[in-house]
Amino acid sequence: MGRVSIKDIASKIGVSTATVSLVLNGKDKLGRVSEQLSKKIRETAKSMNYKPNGFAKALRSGRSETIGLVVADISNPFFAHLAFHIQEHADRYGYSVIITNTNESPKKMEKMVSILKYRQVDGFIIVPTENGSRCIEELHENKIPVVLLDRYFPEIPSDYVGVDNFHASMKATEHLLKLGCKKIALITYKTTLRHAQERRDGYVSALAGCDLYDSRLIKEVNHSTIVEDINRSVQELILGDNKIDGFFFTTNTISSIGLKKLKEMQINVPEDIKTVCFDKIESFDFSTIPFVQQPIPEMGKQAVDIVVDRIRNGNPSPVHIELKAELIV
Amino acid sequence: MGRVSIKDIASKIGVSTATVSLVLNGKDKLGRVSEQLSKKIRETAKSMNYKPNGFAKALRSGRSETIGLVVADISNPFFAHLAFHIQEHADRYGYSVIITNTNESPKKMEKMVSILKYRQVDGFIIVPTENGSRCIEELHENKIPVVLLDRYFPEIPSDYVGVDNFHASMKATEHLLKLGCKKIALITYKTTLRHAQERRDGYVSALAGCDLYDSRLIKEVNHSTIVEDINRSVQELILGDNKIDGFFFTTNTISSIGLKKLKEMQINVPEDIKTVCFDKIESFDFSTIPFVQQPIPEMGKQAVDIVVDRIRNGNPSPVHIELKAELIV
DNA sequence: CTGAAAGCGCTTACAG
DNA sequence: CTGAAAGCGCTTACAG
Repeated sequence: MGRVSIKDIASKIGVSTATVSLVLNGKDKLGRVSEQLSKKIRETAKSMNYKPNGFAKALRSGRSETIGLVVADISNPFFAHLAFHIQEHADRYGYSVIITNTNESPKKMEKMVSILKYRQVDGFIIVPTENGSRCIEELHENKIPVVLLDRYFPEIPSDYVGVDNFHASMKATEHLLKLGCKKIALITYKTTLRHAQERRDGYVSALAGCDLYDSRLIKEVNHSTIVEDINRSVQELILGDNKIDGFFFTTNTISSIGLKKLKEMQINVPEDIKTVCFDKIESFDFSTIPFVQQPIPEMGKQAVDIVVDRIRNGNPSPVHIELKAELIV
Repeated sequence: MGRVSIKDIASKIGVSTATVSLVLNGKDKLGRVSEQLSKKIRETAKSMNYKPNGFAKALRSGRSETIGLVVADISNPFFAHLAFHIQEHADRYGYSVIITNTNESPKKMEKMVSILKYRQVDGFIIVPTENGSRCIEELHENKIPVVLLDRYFPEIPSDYVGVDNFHASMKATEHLLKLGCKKIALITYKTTLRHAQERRDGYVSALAGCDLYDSRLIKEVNHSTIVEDINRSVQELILGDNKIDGFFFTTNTISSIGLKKLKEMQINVPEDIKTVCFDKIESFDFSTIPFVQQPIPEMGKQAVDIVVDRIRNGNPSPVHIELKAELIV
């Protein structure tokens, strides 16, 4: 037995494929098909175990009911959780999700977007890499729905879902101040990505407010040489003249590496030095370390809602959603 | 401008779509199409920025060049890493991967498999849930290539890629013995899944070998009530009459929760009690805790290799691959 | 209320 | 060496 098609159902009952299609797509109301026939078709389809062919549908209708998700690295817990919630939520709308990784490379991002375009995804949810704006603009030019997630390019108006990085970072830094820290170091990525700058700005604002800002306490690290860069930065900061008493790590990865280095140097947290970080690091043992908790399920939900809305209803003016992130102490 | 199709190229050059298709699929050798025309077609396709329509291709050929991946939970680092490597490797073959989650529910597994079937994936890579064998058998009956990953059902012969759980667990337990432990507890899932039993058997064998086996030291926990179950088990074991001096945790999740509980109880690891676990837990601070390291990239690669081979060359007798897992101390 | 027919973009026997 | 044509399974104007 081959696969059951709409034609098989039609010929079995003795009606046209058009009628079957109509019924099976729920377009039989509005005085189209008689209640009786409609029921018969539905029952026959079920009994024959009919499954629609997605490709034929997609080819004909131009829609694939698939969303392309582009993240930096699915094995990073932050993105893995985002992906999880995006899938769960997309599932409710009947959309599948194809997940791809960029490893923070704009080249790879272009490649993945192109693969997903080839797969005819109806829309994109993208965590863009640095220097990846061209790729996003192209999507816009082609009128393909895309919502940026976590990061955005201020120069190109797009739908975006993220958190209020500035205030979250400010709160995080203020927390260290409240604990009595006077010399708070920042370790962040060297990047032009706006969300990273916002985190930095939040830190700067908090410190500038009480005259504790010192640019020498800011260390920027490169994604490609992250371990060495962080190790060197932490070492310099700790062994230098400034008596560092606090650290703000701007991502979970930076946090993990930084804390490890501190441990290696036999610096106890939080006894010798206080720290706070952005995103949870997957370690029960540091559950005592305060961190900025992004509302991951909500971020995923919003991103899906928007992209599905764009797919179905076209592209009005883009929305820029900044959710609140909570400091968990 | 609409999308460029094979027809556009054909009419622009003045040849048939058949010829264009032949050339663009690399079937122009063997004295089919003249070198010159072939070149012209290729160049024109490129200049017109032709992208083949995947759905038309899939509809016509019956192949989607997509692999369906079914895991328990993409936000678990073990599966996230597996997914990452599966994608990277599948990409080399030109296959996309759709990832779905089951949350260890056979119901959800059936649903996901059915969604992926609807998406017409060419083959499956599945980390099956308990009681999920029926679903796998159905795939077999329908001659759809499927390779099981991490877990398998001994009663149904299928392609499978996993690790040698028995010996890995034995080694892990022996490590604790070498450290001088006499009362080693096991915390594992209450499940009929064979790989979990193998881990248990490895533990039992190691202990039985030196007459230290004591069934009261084995605690089984349920997936749905895992935190309470582990907390209770650890507490009972520690506060009971047996002077537990070692723990073997059979998964990363169990490990995390167990270690957390130990910390809560102010038991120091490894001073007061030694532990070893299966899979790495994402915590730099416990880098000192020995763990069984599964060869995740290799597992992903093998699974992809097999499923692609099955898709392309049909289904000979199934292979059962058990890779070695290393104990990292 | 229902059917005949075109067409989405491709591949693949078949004929020349 | 190349083309005309059928057909994959569906949807959707159009006609009745």
